[in-house]
Amino acid sequence: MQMVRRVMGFIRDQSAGYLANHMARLFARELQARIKPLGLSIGTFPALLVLWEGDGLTQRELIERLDIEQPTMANTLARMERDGLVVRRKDAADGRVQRIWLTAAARALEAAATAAADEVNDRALAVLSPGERASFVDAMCRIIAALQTGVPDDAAGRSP
Amino acid sequence: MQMVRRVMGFIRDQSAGYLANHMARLFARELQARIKPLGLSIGTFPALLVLWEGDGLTQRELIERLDIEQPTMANTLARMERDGLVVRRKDAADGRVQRIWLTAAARALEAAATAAADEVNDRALAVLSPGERASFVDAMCRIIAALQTGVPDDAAGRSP
DNA sequence: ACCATTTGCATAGCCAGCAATGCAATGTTA
DNA sequence: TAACATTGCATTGCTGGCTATGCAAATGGT
Repeated sequence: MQMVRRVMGFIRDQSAGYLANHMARLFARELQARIKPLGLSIGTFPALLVLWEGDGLTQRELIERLDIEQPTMANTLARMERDGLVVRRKDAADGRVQRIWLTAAARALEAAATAAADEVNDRALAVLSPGERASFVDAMCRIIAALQTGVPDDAAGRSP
Repeated sequence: MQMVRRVMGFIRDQSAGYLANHMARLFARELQARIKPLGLSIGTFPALLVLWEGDGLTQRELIERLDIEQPTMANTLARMERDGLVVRRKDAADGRVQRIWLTAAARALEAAATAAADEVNDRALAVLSPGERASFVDAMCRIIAALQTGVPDDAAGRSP
């Protein structure tokens, strides 16, 4: 029968949403510092992870794997093309789609970049025991799944 | 004796940093949907939480409490002033500092806004048991502390 | 065959975060 | 007290996230 509403004020330092934002910013700062020497920035990282597994994907396939909105991905790909990480080529069969191909330069960065990400994760998770790490990652996965589902068209004032 | 380096590739869906970023984006999407009807956006939220506890703070005091860089806060405060949430007044004793004061409009939003944030947190954490919730929040706090400490000037190539 | 719909991507414009820099007000020190 | 250092904030310019919108290519229904 827990007291959901506290009498006085919202406790910022115990709010999951606030902590999630803060933690994500710190992860980003840390990764950015480590991949900047490689000429990479954090926004390109998720796209590269997918493309290193296999390129020639369409923009739509990328955004489905990454849960990123389409204009964000279009913008990111434009920067990646500008920076010589990918090239976009028209699909022969469908005139609408642009298939994304890694450049040799991008392929060459895989080992160093993933090593940098491993280092950041290791540094962050070092404060947890191995068991805690597993349940922490599992909890994030479950929360992500929970926040992705539902809210088909609700939750934002349905009647004027 | 765990294998820290996997033989083939980086597993995105088990990377703490990737999951933290994804989770934070989902929290933000959800909160944004709920506070948009109030005329608020997520960037102002942390500042408001601090100011609702007591205003008249300087910009520097705000950024220390929130771990936000100074130009980000200056920009956020400019939007908040534009939107009638705060006013900035020069400190009498020190000609450099601007003290931040909430408007009546901003004060009036506290209950509705914190209720919205509570709803988001409750929805996200509903997939965890009470015990899991506590350890999850604790883990985030510990990781935040770990990523904040150290790295005084290191980790990004110390010699040219 | 035609028109409407759907699909894939690009663009515009905003918010939020950052580093780098500028500058005025205050402190400090020789 | 004059020169220097520090502090507090603003500005510039970038990345990265979003919504809203536009548009061309493909698809479907009739």
